[in-house]
Amino acid sequence: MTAGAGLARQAIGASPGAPLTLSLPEQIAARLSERIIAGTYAPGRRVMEQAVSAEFGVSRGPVREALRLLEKDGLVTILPRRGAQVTRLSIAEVREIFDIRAALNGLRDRQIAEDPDRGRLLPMLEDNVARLAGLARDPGEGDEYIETVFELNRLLNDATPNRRLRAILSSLALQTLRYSRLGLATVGRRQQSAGNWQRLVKAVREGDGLEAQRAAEQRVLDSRDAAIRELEKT
Amino acid sequence: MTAGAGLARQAIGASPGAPLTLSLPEQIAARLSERIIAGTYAPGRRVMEQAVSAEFGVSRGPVREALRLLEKDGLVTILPRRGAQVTRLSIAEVREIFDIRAALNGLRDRQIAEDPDRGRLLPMLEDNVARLAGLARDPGEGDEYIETVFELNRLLNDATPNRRLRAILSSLALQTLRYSRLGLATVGRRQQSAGNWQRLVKAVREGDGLEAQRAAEQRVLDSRDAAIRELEKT
DNA sequence: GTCAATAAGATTGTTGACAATACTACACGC
DNA sequence: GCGTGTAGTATTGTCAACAATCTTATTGAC
Repeated sequence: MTAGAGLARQAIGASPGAPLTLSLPEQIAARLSERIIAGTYAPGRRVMEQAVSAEFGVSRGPVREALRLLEKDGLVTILPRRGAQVTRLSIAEVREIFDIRAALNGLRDRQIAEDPDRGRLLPMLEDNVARLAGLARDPGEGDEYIETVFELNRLLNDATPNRRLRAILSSLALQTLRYSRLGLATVGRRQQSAGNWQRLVKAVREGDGLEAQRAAEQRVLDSRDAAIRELEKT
Repeated sequence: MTAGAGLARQAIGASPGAPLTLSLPEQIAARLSERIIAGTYAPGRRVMEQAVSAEFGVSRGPVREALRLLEKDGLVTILPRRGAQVTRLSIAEVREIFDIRAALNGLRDRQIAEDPDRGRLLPMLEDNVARLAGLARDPGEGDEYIETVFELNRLLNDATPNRRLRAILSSLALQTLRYSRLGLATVGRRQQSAGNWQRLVKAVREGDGLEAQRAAEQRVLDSRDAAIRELEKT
């Protein structure tokens, strides 16, 4: 109702060769993914084509395609003849995704640590890691700690020459975002996280690829264990 | 022309909850993927909606969806307003995919080696690896060596409890299938490959997760280097 | 001869209607 | 009371036509 018809063709910029405007399905997917990530659409909630198409004032075709895009990112699950629903992950599935992220983050950060021109990246990494240490002690600052962690991940992702790795990692990180947040609720956990980041950036600075890989894996695995501990509380 | 209308709803069986019949888009995607994998559709070839829809006797809707499915597996690349074409990978992209495969195969095989009930799997692995050694010496046997390697990968994939890992690995393996084959053309390379497999299965037998991981990574990286050597010849 | 503007054709994007299937509530028999 | 069959409704799947955009061939100017 509130959104109404007429989604503007706004430019955000993406991969090369692609046009600067988001296609209609991409715009719809973007709007829906905001709600899923924010939790407005809770896991398990059905997302029905007609309702979405009515809200945005488009036909069901683009909506179908938008839902397929969200499925590709794991945000919704589509069952034949039963439509889409916001993905609900079991604890085992959360663990699986974190395990994959650990392996791939290890690859990403090892390659970055072994990159001769990582010099330009380092100051920004060190900047954010320094901020992290301060924020870890004070959980009251709301999302600032988490925002900084995201910024670090964004920096490292953008520094990865392997585009496909970047795409997979972004998708997996999105799927577990909610759970990463869940695991960063306590001061102790934040200090552990900050320590892992320090270890990682130190390895990058020194060009120690293997140590960077180990640090990255440990960081994600700690994140995994913290998230699962929270999930098992309920 | 030869295919004609009326795709039968044949059952192949897939994930739980899903119906036993393949949906129309899935059937179309399956038919197209055969051709792409077999090379009938060469990299770079455009796959136009109208042509496909005419051949299979369906409207363009299901065809569009089939192409999105193939895009998800990396078999075609879709450019906005320009349609789909069979994915053409640069050497750098081939390297990227192999690097990801190495990391994830390492994860897969480490977890398998550390699995207490890997006993039932071992005889089948050892069987195939033994066959590999004999086949490596005789490149004239056509695809039998490669078939055995695929069987080994299938066994390991099916043994992985991590479903998402399985899905990602299957997709990436499919994308590089053509190049893996390319790298297995010589006797020397096959012997190297067979040696890597022996090392891997030995580690699985002994329950040495780290060694299994290292062997798996080495196996894929050797495969990568062989493929790239072939690609750079031209 | 080369380049740019333009027009014709080809192709993808979107729409609304119809078909097929799945879900829900209710009645009926045991 | 409980399970089963059935009708009605809701929802997804497919289709054919129309709109928007891109590609290609042609023409003209320099």
